[in-house]
Amino acid sequence: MPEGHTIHRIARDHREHFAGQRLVVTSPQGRFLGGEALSGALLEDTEAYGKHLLYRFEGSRWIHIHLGLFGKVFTAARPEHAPRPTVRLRLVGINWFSDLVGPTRCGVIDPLVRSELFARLGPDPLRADADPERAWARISASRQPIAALLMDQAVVAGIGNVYRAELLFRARIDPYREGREVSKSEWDAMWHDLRTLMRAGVKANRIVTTLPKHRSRPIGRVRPDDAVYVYRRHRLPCRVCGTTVLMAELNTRRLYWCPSCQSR
DNA sequence: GCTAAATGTTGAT
DNA sequence: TCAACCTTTAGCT
Repeated sequence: MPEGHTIHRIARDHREHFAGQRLVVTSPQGRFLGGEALSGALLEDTEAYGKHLLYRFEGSRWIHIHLGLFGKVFTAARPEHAPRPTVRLRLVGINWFSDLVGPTRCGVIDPLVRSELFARLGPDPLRADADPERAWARISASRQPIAALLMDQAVVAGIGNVYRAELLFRARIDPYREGREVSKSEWDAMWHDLRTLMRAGVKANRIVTTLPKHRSRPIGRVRPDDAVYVYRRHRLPCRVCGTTVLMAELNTRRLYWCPSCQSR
């Protein structure tokens, strides 16, 4: 489930449950044994930037995690149960523990690596320090399709395949429109909408994009689990106009859009 | 029990 | 452009 909202939610929860504590750090799976050197160290704070999750320990050492496509974090109140064999990292605090499974990245980094990492990420709509003009500079100068630009973490950090499809639908922009054909006012509106959607995602801990917005009105009955407009809804009727939702592959990822609602 | 697919990224060809 | 990596689950047989 990992788009930016998931990572920010984990960072927030883990700050609450673990920050200020000395943690027991283990790797039941055995593939993060280096991390066990941090066991007993004080966790000072947690941080999310795009889809990257960081734990800052005393001594300027960070655990850096990227969930990739399948990674998951389970957090629960102690006492902890025996870990599944695939648990890469287990953190145990005073009252809570957490298991990390299936990450694409889990390592210990220093301040230099952290700053290099952040330097290659675009603005993150969930961070207070985000500057949407940086993204606009890239988009407005590019002949790439806007759908490709939005998935590029160097342009905007934290968007994944669901938010991309849904953001473009709500903006009524065809995914193949070139970046330089997107107007400044369209980008400003998209950024604003993205912040709204992703903040709602952190709060609900899931992606819901069928929120009311002046231009979109649901048609027919909306079942309770109908949380999105177009993502994975190809061959089904568009919720707004009834036209069949399309699907295509772009840069190895699936793209979903309504050819009537979204214009070139 | 097997296969495909999934909200992702990196590194080699 | 392609393969590799990481794990779980749904949907077959």
